[in-house]
Amino acid sequence: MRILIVEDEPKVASFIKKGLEENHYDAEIAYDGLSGEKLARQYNYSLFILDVIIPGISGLDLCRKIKEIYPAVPVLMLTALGTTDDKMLGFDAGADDYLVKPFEFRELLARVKVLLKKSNMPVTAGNKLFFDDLILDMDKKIALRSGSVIELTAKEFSLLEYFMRNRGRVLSRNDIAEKVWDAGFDFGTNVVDVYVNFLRKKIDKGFENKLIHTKVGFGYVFGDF
Amino acid sequence: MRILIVEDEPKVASFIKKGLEENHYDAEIAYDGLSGEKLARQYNYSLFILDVIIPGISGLDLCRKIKEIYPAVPVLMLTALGTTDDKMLGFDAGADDYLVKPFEFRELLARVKVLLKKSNMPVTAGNKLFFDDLILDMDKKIALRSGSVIELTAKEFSLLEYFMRNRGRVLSRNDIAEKVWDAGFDFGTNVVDVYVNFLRKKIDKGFENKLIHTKVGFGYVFGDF
DNA sequence: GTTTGGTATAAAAGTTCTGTAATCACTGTA
DNA sequence: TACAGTGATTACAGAACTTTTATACCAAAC
Repeated sequence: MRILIVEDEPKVASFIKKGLEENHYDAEIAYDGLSGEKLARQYNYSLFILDVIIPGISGLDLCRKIKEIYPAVPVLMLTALGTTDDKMLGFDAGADDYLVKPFEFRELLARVKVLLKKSNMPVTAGNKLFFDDLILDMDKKIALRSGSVIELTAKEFSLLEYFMRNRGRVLSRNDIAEKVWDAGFDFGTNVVDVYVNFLRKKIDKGFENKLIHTKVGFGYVFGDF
Repeated sequence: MRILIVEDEPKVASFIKKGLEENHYDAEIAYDGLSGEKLARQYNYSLFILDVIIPGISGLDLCRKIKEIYPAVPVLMLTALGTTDDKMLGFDAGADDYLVKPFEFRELLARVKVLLKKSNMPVTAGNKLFFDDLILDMDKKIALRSGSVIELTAKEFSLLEYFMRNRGRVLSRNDIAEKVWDAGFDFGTNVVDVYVNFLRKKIDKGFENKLIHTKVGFGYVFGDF
């Protein structure tokens, strides 16, 4: 169970982290909104604990962004502001629970447990593959890069799925043809190249860090460099 | 959305009931633990709001009993006692959220909404499925779009039900054929397409926002766009 | 400067989807 | 048992979209 804490006061942050770790959760800290967002996009957390007032983007905006990417992952908002209006803003942003500082750790823990229990139960299997800011949504059959939707055809989709499931490995045209097309694929065609080209246009074009790389003489690799 | 309120102070109880009804929930009141339990066993509620201190069995015990019968139905505890110890007891009893009196109604409403959203992704109230301005009435076996009645045949009805219970997911013709027709469906036919077409004519024709969408090469999705 | 491996694009071939119409199956009524 | 009425299924033509093929172009390596 991996939990991300976004909180700028180091004391509070490490107090929560320690407490959670004592209860056998993996906790990580981000001290501002931007690095929080980056971490959120990079790893699969089971829960987010967000302070409302943090440097960079606000906790509320961060909450909204997180809910866009992972609607099923619970978010607990944390703040010194205890008026009902503040709470309403939190819930409007999609938060699942709201805790006012100062709080006792065991109440936080109790709420964390409840939130995790629920998100584990449901049928809504988060059927998604992640890599960096790219998400492949197996339910909706779309990809998302940095939050924007990318429509894919059936072949493009299954090619990207194969890439993402074999990240970091160089895949020969043969490997790809066998898995995405058919075993015993009639060679003497360049469908694979053409489709890699289609995919690049859709998921890499216009982005700084390319995800599909060519290994001349070998094939293609999906991943960072 | 049927909600049971177990609360012995008539003023508070009807204050909550009224507020919920204004927000289109069906709310019922039980004034003590025993009748609360009886009602809980008798009907299918989507949410329980329990005061901790009620005549008969205590709110905590009632919560435990409810969680035994319906582990997936959320419980919101309500009480005048605001110490962390009290809250811990509530969570130990299986409560999903805890609100301290006095509270503002809109905070209660926000928490109710969050709890319901999580537990019943397919928003089901009583015997109805809702989506946007479309209602599928499981008792009357009819649909309503923007208030006007739509008659459906048995197959159309079960197809629409399957769609509404799987909103947002792309469903392949195979998925649909297996669930709405039979497992091990004889393929080489286009019944699914034809029925999707029938449904579209009945529920989407003439409306701005279509609810059934085609994902070429994958299947169909029900939902907004 | 030729060769090799890869990229890009457009046109051809092939699938999948829509919408209608015809056929088949069932139910209740006379 | 025949008949009408309704619902369920099949068949098919035309449209929309996807996949494949073919080919020209480019860049680095020999």
